[in-house]
Amino acid sequence: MPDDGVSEDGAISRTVLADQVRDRLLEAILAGHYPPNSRIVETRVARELGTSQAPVREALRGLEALGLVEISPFRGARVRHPSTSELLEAYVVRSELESLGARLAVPQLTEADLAELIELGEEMQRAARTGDRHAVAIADASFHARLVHAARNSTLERVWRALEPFSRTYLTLVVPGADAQWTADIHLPILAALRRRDAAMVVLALQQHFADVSARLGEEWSEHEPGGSTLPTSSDEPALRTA
Amino acid sequence: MPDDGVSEDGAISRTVLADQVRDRLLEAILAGHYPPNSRIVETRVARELGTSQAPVREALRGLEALGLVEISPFRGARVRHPSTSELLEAYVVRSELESLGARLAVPQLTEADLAELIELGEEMQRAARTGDRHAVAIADASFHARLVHAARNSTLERVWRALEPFSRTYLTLVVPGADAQWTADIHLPILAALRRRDAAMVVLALQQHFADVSARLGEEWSEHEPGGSTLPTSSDEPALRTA
DNA sequence: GACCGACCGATTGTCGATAATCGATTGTTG
DNA sequence: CAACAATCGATTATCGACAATCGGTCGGTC
Repeated sequence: MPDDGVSEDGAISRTVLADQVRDRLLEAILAGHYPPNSRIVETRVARELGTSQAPVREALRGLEALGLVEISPFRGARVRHPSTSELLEAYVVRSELESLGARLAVPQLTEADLAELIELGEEMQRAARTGDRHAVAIADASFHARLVHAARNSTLERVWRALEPFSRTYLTLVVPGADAQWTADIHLPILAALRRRDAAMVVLALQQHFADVSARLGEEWSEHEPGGSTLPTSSDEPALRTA
Repeated sequence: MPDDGVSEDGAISRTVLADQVRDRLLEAILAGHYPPNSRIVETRVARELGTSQAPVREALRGLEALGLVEISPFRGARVRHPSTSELLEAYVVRSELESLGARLAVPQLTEADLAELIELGEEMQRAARTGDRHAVAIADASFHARLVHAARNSTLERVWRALEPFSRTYLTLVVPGADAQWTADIHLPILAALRRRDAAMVVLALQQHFADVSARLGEEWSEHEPGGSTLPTSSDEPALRTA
């Protein structure tokens, strides 16, 4: 989940204007108010939000770090419009990072960790049955975040966090057709493997999960954007094992 | 290599004060002028460099993105002082990312790519023989960067870039004892595997490489910082294989 | 003497204004 | 008519000043 201003220990600060502006812009981009490839003019946003240029500027740098906008000197910020192939690229990397996370996490998984993961899985199922896609997406994100967190590798978590909003944000935009139940169900094998504390199986299940999503993305892609060159076909070689 | 302001197409821009400040600060941190855990005061730096507060502020955000400083609201920036265990964590992640890079790169490696990698390896050897540790470090960084670049996955490259200066910077500070020849030699198996275009062997060689470096780090660690709890013992289980 | 709340200096966050740069347009020249 | 230079509006980058906030200190209270 993107930073809510509520850090892990529960302390709140959130009086920093730049962060509020960042969240507003993020919402706006997500809501499609700023279409892909459109410019975001610092001074205009500042006027609209009733602030000065400085917080907007800083907010945009934050969004750049999240990969949502692209900034070039003296030319301003544009909403990034990642191609589907770029999303697939990102997914390959995310898959790898979460696999590493799983390998590190499983051997040291506490009962509490496991319970929380299972609970999130069940929440996904409940939300799916009521057709609440938004709730499914939230639980989905929390599930993966929780898994990575359980690896207890702060660097991994940092890197993964930098990648996750990017892929998640655009996935929901690009793959609106993915129905809730499908999303929830593809997590079941992962949960089953987690229950057994079988790291290798968790990794396999994860990679299958990402392969499924990538395949779904790939369908959209071949329909709308024909003629790409080198796409990493992670679904052809699902395990990508190292030895 | 960290961005020189010279983008890939050779065009230069570099009239952005904030970037210059960022590089100055980076050098200063590297040179130990700002010791770990020390504060960096925006207004003071601004005075010293003869600029305003704004570019310094932006520079610090850039350094935060690189993981070199830590910023908290209203409390300013501190030079991060990653523990050795944190460096080991980072190395686990880096190893995984570069392994992925190798898997993606090898099947599509051009002759030019290969030649460049070999040349960098030889340059490392030349520099090692003359004992020029700085040159070895540069060639080392270029070699890994080149390898990741050859994967032609912009997301991977972005993530890796965000991780690399962090580990490299502090490695040179923490492991000054590593002699040049050793550094150069541990790349030979990687090069040999690359020549054969054997992806699996490249991955193994890479993981051996990172395991070696981690082991070296681990020695330092056990000497200076006893009593850590859960450290990812990547040297005990060098391959971290998935199945 | 320990705890608690009001000040204080130092520093960050924000503001409004100005300088620098970009892209396009216009006018000029061969 | 094509290529090029000068100019212009729009926007970013930087500046200097001000307000908000932090950590610590000092005095007061029980």
